[in-house]
Amino acid sequence: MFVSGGQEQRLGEATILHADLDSFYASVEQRDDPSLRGRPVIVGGGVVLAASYEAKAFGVKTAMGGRQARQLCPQAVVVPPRMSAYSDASAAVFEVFHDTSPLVEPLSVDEAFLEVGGLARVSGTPVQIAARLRERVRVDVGLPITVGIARTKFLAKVASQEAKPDGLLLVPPDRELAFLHPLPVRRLWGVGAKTAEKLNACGVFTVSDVAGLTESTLTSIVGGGMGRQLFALAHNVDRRRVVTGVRRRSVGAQRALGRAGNSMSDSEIDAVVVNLIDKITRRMRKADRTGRTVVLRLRFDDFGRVTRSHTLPRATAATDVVLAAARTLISSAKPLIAERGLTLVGFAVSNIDRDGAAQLELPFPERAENASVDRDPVDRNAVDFAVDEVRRRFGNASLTRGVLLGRDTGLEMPQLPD
DNA sequence: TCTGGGGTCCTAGGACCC
DNA sequence: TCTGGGGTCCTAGGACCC
Repeated sequence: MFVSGGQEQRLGEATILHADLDSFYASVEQRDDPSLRGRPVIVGGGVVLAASYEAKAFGVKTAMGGRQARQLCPQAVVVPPRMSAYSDASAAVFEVFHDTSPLVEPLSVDEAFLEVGGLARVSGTPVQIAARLRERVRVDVGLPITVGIARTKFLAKVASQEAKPDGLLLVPPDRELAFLHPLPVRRLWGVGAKTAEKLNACGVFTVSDVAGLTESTLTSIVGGGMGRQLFALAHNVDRRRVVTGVRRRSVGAQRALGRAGNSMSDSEIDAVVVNLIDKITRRMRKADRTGRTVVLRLRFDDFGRVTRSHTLPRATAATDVVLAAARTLISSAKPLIAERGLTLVGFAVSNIDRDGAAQLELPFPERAENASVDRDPVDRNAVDFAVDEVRRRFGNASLTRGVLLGRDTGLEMPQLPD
């Protein structure tokens, strides 16, 4: 693909796949219970976690209140969620993804980007690869999946939205603007209800309308960061690559308490806190992650929300350390809870794997002593700092293995000279 | 409409340091 | 009395996504 004008400039080819399972939870339910097939299915009780396409036809939507959903579609079968079945199904689908391409970027349990450029010789064109992927997910896992194919992540994602359910859609590089411009602003990444409202109020309804604005006009409507992002997307600029190995940035858990939360005693609330922190730190240890910042999330009777956070001196996954921070946070929020009524409590641990201090212990068996390097807080990579510091102090004579914060760094450290 | 349970990213002010 | 610039960290809130 070349543009005219003398110089040969590659436009790029459509090699990014966005694969997205259709009504994921509801599809798993229909797969596992044949009597649900072809019928409207709602997963979840209080709110709709997922609705089958038969239910969506009645106006049922994800995140809708359960009561409203039942009014719209009284004949729907409502089933409780079976999270472990969904995570098994997700794992099976991701196996197919990883079989399809070495470059898989997960977005959530039910969607991912796949880069399939460079697989032409082995696997064929992107459309052929996508068709085979859909077939394998259907046959091997038993679930419908939609795939969008385009030159950029954004276009691939929009393509899969347009192709749902159970579809396949390619956006050819020379048709991108024709595809993009008629779309409503809501389709732009990052535009939700609030931002769409702001844009609509300024007479901006489609991507084409957005593209007609200057960047500074856009920025004055939606703010700096968002303005630049929307300007780029509306002009079809999206340079993000498909990347693997993206680390989780926080681990959290929450519990909705309903009206019962209002009348809970301190010790009942504490039991919930202990439970949540235990769940979180267990998951962190299993994933071999530590975190430094403990965040408390509260929701009140009026559905107002607040967060409170505390950052620890060291990253940890120890239940007692995180729990102590959690208890401090919640006791500082007691007046708020008493005043506004508690309906949800949650915690998250963020600042994952970011140690706040470099504390390097070096064993020197020949001298029967340890050298210790300490700095708190550290504002760059703790290991790098520690290595530099040890080099500065002890020179670069010979190397041994260093341990940082009780964990083997796997790095060679300078050894104390004789 | 009366609301689950995960997450991500951005912004903005104040503290603090050089 | 007047008065810089740059950078990071922490905290809180908001919007958005699936």
